Amino acid sequence: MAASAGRKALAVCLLGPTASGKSRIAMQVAARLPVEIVSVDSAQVYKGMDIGTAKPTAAERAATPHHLIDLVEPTEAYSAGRFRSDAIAAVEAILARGRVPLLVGGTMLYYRALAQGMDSLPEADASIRAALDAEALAKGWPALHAELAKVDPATASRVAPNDSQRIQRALEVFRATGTPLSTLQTAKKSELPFELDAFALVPPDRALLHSKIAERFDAMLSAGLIDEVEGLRERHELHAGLPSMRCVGYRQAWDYLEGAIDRDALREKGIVATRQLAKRQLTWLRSLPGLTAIDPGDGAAAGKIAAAFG
RNA sequence: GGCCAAGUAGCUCAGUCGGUAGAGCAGCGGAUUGAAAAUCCGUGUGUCGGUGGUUCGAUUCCGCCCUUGGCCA
Repeated sequence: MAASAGRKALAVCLLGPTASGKSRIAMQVAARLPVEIVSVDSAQVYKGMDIGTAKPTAAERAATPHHLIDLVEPTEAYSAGRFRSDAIAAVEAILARGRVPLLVGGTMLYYRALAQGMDSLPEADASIRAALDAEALAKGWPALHAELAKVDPATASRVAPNDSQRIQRALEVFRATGTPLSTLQTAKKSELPFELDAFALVPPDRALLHSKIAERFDAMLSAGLIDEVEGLRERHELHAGLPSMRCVGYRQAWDYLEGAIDRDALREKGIVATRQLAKRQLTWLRSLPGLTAIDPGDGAAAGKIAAAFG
């Protein structure tokens, strides 16, 4: 029960698209301040998925504590809701240690869930989802969209007839609670127990970003991405529909190991998927309010972030 | 050197029985509430290889040239 009149402790977040140099700058900040890093990354939560998710190296993790990495097995799913509570707990623990919390990542939905809060909604229900998948297979998603329109017209009107994931979620919530999703999505703006400042790393040159993406994907391949996926398949009961195996690079390596595509196609599709990811991330960054944009090429970038801590 | 085929959007190609052209992919823009590295929506002007000719009009027909494959020497 800290005095509400007092100034809250501060956490700073560094967001950016893939291959924009987030980790590099985070390490530079860590060289100036007693930083602990909180990952804002939906792929780095998976154990054993190291190469394709560009996890920090052992040396980096030894030099600076990293949190919210290696949380679940590739057979499991994580979620924005879990991220929000895990991130709040991690930041509070860092603050309690008298250290500096720096959130770093590229999963903007997670950031928004943290910064803006989430409505109180039921968690994913595997059996309802399985039932909906079966229905979709038989009738198609537009039919389920029509069904959604009957019970939750507000949600149906803003979700496309082919948006399988959102139709499924909306029907899942309705079946689980008997209440339309749109009714449950109301007040948000839940308060954070700390102040959160955010920076957005925005590469000014798209062509340059694209060439970095290609370079990095090639580096992942030569570092053994395919072997990593092969090993995961040996050790776990995986399938292509798992969130972990839908991650960029893993999905393409999976197709390659299944014999569906050759190695050239794996490389090409992997690079394309990474570019498309980066584009969506940049769209997020343009739409999120309150971010301070910085150029990754700015030599003073780390200094500006460090300065934000006051 | 001769013969044949192909040269159309960033890529792979379709097409125009002569009225200046369209798909897929890529790219670009957008949405985004417990799978989000996911899921979905929107977006197609390009000396139709070059140059002459025929024609009211040529990317389309004809000649020549260039390039790239293949075959023959």
